[in-house]
Amino acid sequence: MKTLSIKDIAVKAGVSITTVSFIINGKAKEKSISEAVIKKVEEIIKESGYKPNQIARSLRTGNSNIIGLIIEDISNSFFSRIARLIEDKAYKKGYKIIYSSTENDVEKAKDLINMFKSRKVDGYIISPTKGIEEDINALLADNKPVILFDRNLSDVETHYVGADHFKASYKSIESFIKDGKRKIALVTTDIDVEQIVERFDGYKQALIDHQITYSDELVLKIHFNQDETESIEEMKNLFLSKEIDAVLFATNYLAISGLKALKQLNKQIGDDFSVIAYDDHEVFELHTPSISAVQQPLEEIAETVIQLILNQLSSKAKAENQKVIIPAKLIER
Amino acid sequence: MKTLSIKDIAVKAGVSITTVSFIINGKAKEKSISEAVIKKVEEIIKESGYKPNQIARSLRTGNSNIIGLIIEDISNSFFSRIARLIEDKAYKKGYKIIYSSTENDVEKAKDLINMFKSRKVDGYIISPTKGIEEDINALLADNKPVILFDRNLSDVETHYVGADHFKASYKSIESFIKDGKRKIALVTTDIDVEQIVERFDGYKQALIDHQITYSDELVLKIHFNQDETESIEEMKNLFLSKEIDAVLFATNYLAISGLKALKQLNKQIGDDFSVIAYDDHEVFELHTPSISAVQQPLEEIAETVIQLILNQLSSKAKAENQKVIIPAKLIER
DNA sequence: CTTAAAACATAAAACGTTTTACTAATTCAA
DNA sequence: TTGAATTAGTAAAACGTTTTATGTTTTAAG
Repeated sequence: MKTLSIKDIAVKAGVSITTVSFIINGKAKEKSISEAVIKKVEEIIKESGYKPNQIARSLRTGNSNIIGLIIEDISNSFFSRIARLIEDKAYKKGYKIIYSSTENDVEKAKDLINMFKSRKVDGYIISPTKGIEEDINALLADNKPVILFDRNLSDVETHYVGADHFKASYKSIESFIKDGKRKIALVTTDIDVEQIVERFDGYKQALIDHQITYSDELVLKIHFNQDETESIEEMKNLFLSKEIDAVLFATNYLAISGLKALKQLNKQIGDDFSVIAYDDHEVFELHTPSISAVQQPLEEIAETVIQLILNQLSSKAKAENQKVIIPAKLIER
Repeated sequence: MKTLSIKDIAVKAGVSITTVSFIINGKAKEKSISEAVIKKVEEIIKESGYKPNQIARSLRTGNSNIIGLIIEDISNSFFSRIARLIEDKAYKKGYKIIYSSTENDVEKAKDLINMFKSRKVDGYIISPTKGIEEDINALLADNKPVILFDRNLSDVETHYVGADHFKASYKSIESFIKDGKRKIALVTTDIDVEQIVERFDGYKQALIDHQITYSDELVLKIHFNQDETESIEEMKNLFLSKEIDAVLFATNYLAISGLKALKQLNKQIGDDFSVIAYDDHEVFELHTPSISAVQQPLEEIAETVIQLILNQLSSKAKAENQKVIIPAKLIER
């Protein structure tokens, strides 16, 4: 059964293709098509189940009603939750989302941008890797809306939505200090992206502001994409070698590995050893004892992102670039 | 800066559009284009950064090199992990994946299928909801490859890949019984999909085979999409009202809610109260005490799914429908 | 009646490819 | 020297829409 085209509808209705097209696109009134014809055509469309070929439509109009979402890793719960929220909200406005993971691989990221570009997506939502500044700038030059989220790219002039990583990190450390901790470690990753750097800076600044000397030895940078068992070993070393009394994990997956390490060491979390994780996760709530975490306002981030991109899409005019920084919450457990 | 078209390349190279197209598509040899021309055109393409417009390509050829993946909920870790694996494997074969969540909403599922259809995706990977049998059959009639996974649809004749839910559930209950448990509860959902039914059947059969009378009162069916706090209350009731000594949770998110309920009740998991969760999750490994779980072989499922769909895509011939049932593993912790 | 304006409708170009069918030039065997 | 076969390349149709420019018919005013 061949799929129907607009032509079939036109023939069946005894009108021209143009007329059918106008009706489909709600321009019937404007183009003064008679009520009778409108009714007839609509009926035929309904009963035949005709659906316009979006590919042809895209080819002609140059847009697609699709927004491309590029994230680091869909299997990370922070991203999958955000993705779900964004998808939801976009869907309600008639936009579809297609998403794909970069795995923090610059080449793959570029590939994805190209793929989205050649599929003519209308706009881009990206949690960027370093190294794709040029590609993003090319999109902007091409007048495509781009919203960055989670991490900013300083060489790119566009909208950005993210949590206040510096402050969240700073506050976490401060809360340790209030509890009398002094040997505070940071476990972070070695990927050079802004939000990770900010978390590091927050850590450092909080120490300095409270007259605690910063020491490189208390900071463990885990290789991105490194095997988890290896990461766990490195953390065990850190936890054993120094008399650490608190540790901030800069991402949720690092915190999870850290908890595994502690479990293997049989080291209890409690009064003399505190932990805070960055990005909340079900694990932390259920853990015994439960684990404090920095909670990013996912809902709010998603909402803002969607808002910004829809604005861009509806108004041709290029709005002022906005950098929206949303406070994160420290959930003390 | 207008984006380049094949015509621009043709003009720049002083050859026809046809020639450029042949070269792009690797048909240069076959169509006897001279080495010199090939080299020249390739050079121009490279230095100009020309990328073919996939929309136009799709319109002409009727396919897209895109596989549509339809799942229940991308924020569920089972699905997001599977999605990541499938994406990965497809990517290596030159296929892109676009995915979207149905949220178990029949209308949304149909919508998605339509969207994918009008975007001319080459094949479909679907974890289906009941109620979309017709739509899937329409795809099949249209000669599109469809692979179902996680849950089968008995009214649809196509490939299926999933874990052996019946047996996994059966074994879980058996392991309880071996440990001397007799009052064994099941917490499941009320959505009527095959894999949930199988888990229920496995539970029931195991009881019967071991001369334990089945009782409706020990089975709690949680409303899908119901607020978590309410689910937790219902579970608390169950746990309090009967002298239950073991419970199997039919999905990982139910298990997580269940753990929260237990925590609120201050009920310890241990010798006199055992728990098994269906679908593993980081929470279970880290929980104190750690929680046994049925682990579906994600990697294997993803691999099989991709294998099947790629086979379908490359060979025009319709292969015999395969139902691949992969054993699941009970991780005893 | 005439005719300008309004109402209704359409033909055809364009979007950027792939592919079929064709032409022109060269080679080669007899 | 012919003409068949091979080599090298191209024109134009087709994919299914949207949209511009244009053409008819009807209405209403004078």
